[in-house]
Amino acid sequence: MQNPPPKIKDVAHVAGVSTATVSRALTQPDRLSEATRQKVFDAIETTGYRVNQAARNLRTRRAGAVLVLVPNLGNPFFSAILSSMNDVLSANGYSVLVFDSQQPGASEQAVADCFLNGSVDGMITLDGHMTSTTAKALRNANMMRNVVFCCEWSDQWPLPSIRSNNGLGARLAVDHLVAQGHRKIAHVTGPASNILAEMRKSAFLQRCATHKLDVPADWVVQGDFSLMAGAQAADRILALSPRPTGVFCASDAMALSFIARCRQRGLRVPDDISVIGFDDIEMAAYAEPGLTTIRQDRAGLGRLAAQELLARLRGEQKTEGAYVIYAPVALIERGTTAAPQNATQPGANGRGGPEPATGFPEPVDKPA
Amino acid sequence: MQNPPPKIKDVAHVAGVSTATVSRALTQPDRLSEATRQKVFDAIETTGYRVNQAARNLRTRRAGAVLVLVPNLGNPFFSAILSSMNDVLSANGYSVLVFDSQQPGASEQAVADCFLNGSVDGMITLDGHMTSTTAKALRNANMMRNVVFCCEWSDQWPLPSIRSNNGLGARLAVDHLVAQGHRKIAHVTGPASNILAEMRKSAFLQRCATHKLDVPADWVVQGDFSLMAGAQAADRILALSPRPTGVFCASDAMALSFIARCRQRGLRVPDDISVIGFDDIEMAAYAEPGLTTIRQDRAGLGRLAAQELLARLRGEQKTEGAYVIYAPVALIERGTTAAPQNATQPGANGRGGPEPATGFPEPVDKPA
DNA sequence: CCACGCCATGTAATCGATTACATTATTGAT
DNA sequence: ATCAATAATGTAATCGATTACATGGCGTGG
Repeated sequence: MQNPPPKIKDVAHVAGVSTATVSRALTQPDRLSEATRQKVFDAIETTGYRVNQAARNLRTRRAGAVLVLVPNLGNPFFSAILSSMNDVLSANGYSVLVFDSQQPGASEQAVADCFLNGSVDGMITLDGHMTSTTAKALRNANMMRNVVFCCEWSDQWPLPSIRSNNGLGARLAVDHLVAQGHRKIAHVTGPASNILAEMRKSAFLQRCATHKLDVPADWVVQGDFSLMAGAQAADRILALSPRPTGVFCASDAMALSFIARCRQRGLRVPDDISVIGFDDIEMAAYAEPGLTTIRQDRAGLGRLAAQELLARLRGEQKTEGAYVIYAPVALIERGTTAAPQNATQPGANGRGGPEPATGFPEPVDKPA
Repeated sequence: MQNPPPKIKDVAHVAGVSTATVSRALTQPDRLSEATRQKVFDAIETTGYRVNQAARNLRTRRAGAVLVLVPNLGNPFFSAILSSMNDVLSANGYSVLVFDSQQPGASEQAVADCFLNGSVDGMITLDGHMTSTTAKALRNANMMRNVVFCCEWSDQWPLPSIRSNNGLGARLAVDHLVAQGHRKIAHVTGPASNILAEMRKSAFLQRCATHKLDVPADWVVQGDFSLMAGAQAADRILALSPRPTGVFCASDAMALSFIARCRQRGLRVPDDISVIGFDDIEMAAYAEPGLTTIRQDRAGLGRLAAQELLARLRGEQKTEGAYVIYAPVALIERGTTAAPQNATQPGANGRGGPEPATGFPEPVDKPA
């Protein structure tokens, strides 16, 4: 078995047929008679033959691989998504090539090259920013149709986008806090210019408006989804006066570090301040108290995106132009949200005496 | 640009040279005269030529890709490692193909096929269990030399292994607890038959013996690195009598959920029980209190493994057979470990009165 | 019995690069 | 000035599959 691996010619020889027949046995078995097909399969078995992918790829002009572009591979939020993508793609005979879009090096050109030199058939991008280098490469390689957005997206390109219903998620978060009696709600956003961050923020603001809540500008603090951002946001928000009683964080990572920082500064969650996150990462369920959050179906996002790409690779281009497929979101109520103290027992805030007058009316305006 | 992409022949024509010359300009520029080289590069520029990887791979019998085999892609512990591997591999012209070794489907055969059909040049495996299918494929493809273990490993194969010094890590953990006065230390292990779990556990037991600590069998509870396992372990350990005052968890995930569960049951960490983890995942620094843990250099592990594989792919097979490269570990002292209450102020345990007599001698035996 | 078409299979061109070998130009030593 | 060695480049074979086209056998309708 140390000798050169068997080629299609060897199989043909053993089976007593032509190379064309062997190739057909591999790619279109129905076109062969039962007898020859069996002969060929036997020969494949005895020789231990495996098709040479490079040769096949060269001839068929396919790569059998797709690229998954991840912004910051180190972010664990993506691992579940990557995992489910991998499941469905590899089950369909595609290899998964992973790239990190935020890698300092020449990664931008590397992505472009993947398409230009034909080493991938398509791409799922978790990064909503598509660089012009990439876009040009896609055009040149005529591969624009083989791209789908997942999680993040850009309206600039006529591509399908698999995403969570971020607006609904934000509304659920606000509604939940309001239902518990909160009227002073702050928001910690994702990174500036990130489409997810924008969606969640604008839906947050709109929903607050619907509930007739006033949201001063400095109650919306800029974050970036990261643990560090959550801690920093806590410092800013706890310094506010009047202090918000509820906080909607655009990611669970920020919510968890926000809570940790609150504790560190002597506040109790949810007693002194309620916090709700977004994502429902695994840790959310195992924190103490459990993190109330908006669940994203990460496995579903990955699966749907992979299936969508597969459909396109098969040529079933369902719809022209951009379209959206939503993955469900859901409120997961755990222990970090509760009625604000001054709502249930006004002035009972053990620390620092009664809340200063806020100047905001506090009508009871619970939505359905 | 919608027409068939330029081939080497087109470039040759534009540059007024032969295809061989163009090819040489690409692969061994030094062998050309300055003038022709420039002509060729100009022609490449004007035509927008990119080499076709499939054709190159077919001819050179290389794939330009390596496979990274991850046990459970969904586990965020691996993302930082994957990220740094990706950095160095893609900087060296290799694509990274990701597989999940615990995926239910025919992934085992899929990995084997990757080698047999020549679609990868080598592999880094984070999974210490190499299946016989995989091993046979590696032998047949004569690729056994192009494999390196990272994090986990198996002594069964003569391959390099990049790993943390798990034994040292466990000793640091024990020493730290002992230095704070703990004499009753429990351990939550990784999954059965996992080599990391075994290393940490045996080093833990040995070190405890060195310190003359008694470790009853039921103080070593079986976990599996996961959040759920940590919570379950907490239930078991808190039910112990006498109750351990310090716990060494074989992963940060388990440590964090262990702590959360302790809290949930009314115990304070570190006041009532000290907990030390292993890994130093990002969350460890942002928990409250910060998780004392043994840091693994995840980025370093990935980088070293990638570099080692690259060296092998270049044919610089430094050493015959198996050898080990250690990535450093370090004790990161944060807030979840402290002197046990009954050590500093015996009997002062606010909850449930004085600790019952343990039956264990408590000599003062602090190591250096 | 013939002609037509279909089915199973074979022959050979092809995908697009690399590279062994051949050829020509150049250099340097004697 | 001559010849060997070396450098620069070209010609064509090659990597290992797929597939267009060709071929021969067989069934069927007239």
